[in-house]
Amino acid sequence: MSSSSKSTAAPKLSRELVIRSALEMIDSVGAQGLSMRSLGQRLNVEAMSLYRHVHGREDLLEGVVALLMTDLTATLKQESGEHWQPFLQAVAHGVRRIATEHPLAFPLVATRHPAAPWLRPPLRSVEVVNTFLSALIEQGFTDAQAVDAYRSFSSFLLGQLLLESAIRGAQTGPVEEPLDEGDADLPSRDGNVTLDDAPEVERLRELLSEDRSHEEFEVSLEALLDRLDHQLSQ
Amino acid sequence: MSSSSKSTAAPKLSRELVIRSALEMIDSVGAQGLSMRSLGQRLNVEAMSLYRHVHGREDLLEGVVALLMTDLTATLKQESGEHWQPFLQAVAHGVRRIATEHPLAFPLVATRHPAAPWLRPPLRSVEVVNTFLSALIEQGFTDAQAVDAYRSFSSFLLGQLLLESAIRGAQTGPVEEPLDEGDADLPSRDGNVTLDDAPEVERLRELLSEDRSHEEFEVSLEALLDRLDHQLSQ
DNA sequence: GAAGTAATGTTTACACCGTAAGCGTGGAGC
DNA sequence: GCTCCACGCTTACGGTGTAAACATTACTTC
Repeated sequence: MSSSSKSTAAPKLSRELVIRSALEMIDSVGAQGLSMRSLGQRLNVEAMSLYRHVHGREDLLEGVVALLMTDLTATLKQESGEHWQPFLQAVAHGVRRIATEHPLAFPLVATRHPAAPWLRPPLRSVEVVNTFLSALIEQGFTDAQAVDAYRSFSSFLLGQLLLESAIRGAQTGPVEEPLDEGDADLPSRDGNVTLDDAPEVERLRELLSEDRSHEEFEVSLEALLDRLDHQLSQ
Repeated sequence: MSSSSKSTAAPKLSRELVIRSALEMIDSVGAQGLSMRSLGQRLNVEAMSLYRHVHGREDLLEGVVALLMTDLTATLKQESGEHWQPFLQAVAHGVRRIATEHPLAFPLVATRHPAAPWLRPPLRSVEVVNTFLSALIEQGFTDAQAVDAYRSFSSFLLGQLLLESAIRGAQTGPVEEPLDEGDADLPSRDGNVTLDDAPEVERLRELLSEDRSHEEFEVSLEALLDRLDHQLSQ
């Protein structure tokens, strides 16, 4: 009986599988809840076995980020013939999809050091950036305008989506235990913020807690596109 | 001879000093390079001694963030009587100052989970947010408009400054050794990105490498203020 | 089929991390 | 002089990433 015919399955380790499992794990416990040992356990394997398929933890995380971006790369190329506005909308929604589907993993995409200093998160692969720039230049953007658009877009996506995934992630992910905090000892460790001397915040707390991420995103995106349009025609 | 009169100084440990030293350390080696033990060493003290003044690593980092924000709180209150546009500019420049002066520490301000779910980085203290909202409402913003402005501003600052500090931080901080990488083994670990099949990126590399953070920031800020102005008068 | 070889998982080990618990000591208040 | 306690130290435990040597399995080549 070959090992692959066991009913309880032993799906055969591979870089693909390792990275995919890592992503699942991050999705449920966050990136800092992922350790080589725990990932090994999930795959019924010793931690060191993973090193046959992955260069180390850093490489593993890099792989996860790459995995998250693969879909986008395809979509992007497909859409690159469109007029620049629908194209940029597709990019924006594509990245946002990643952020909302993987709120605990998105911080990786957003904050890991990119491979080259002229790449900016979250559009951090050479391939994606190349498609991005080509598409815009083909539509009449000058070099400088295209690069500017890349910058504005990066900053927009980063801010909007990092905030959004932080909120979504906090709802799902942390599993922080109550943290008894029995002692009244050192200062400034009150987990529950004091609303004294902050009447406006208290009054507007409900309004502040509303999740308007989606509308916000669309509105800001529209504003950004308008701004680019204006720059383009000036 | 009391210990405080030694020429080589033993500046007496305190929460203040511990946190301040932690910030210095982060400024030079990044938050990852800071460990309790190394911080202890810097202060000529065992790691465990730090726990007399700080609840643990998390609390320490929280303290560092708070320290970074103290100046801003003052500036902010001082400026809160101004018209909303100069006020918001002061806020923006205040936060940007933190980011540029502490590029390796800013990611903490930007990405740590805020104390309450309705606080958004990088404006993450109740006090700051209260001043922010009060100032705007006093100037004729409705509640909803003020909260919207808070959201837009957070997202703007987060995206712009996180990118900027990542770039600045990469120039100063990492000290990553060459990473010999002798073996031609596992796939996709080429630290130096391949520019094949990315002609546009290659052609625009120089343009992409330019650091236009400052202009970018000012322009985007202006655009955001215009947008708010427009919303306000509609 | 036998023998050699490459791939892949395991074991052991090391240096580092955060931190709980208990100990020692020196100086302040009486 | 005595007490007490704030503060720093020591020790210890369980966790981390990963280098290195080893075992095993599977596959090629005769």
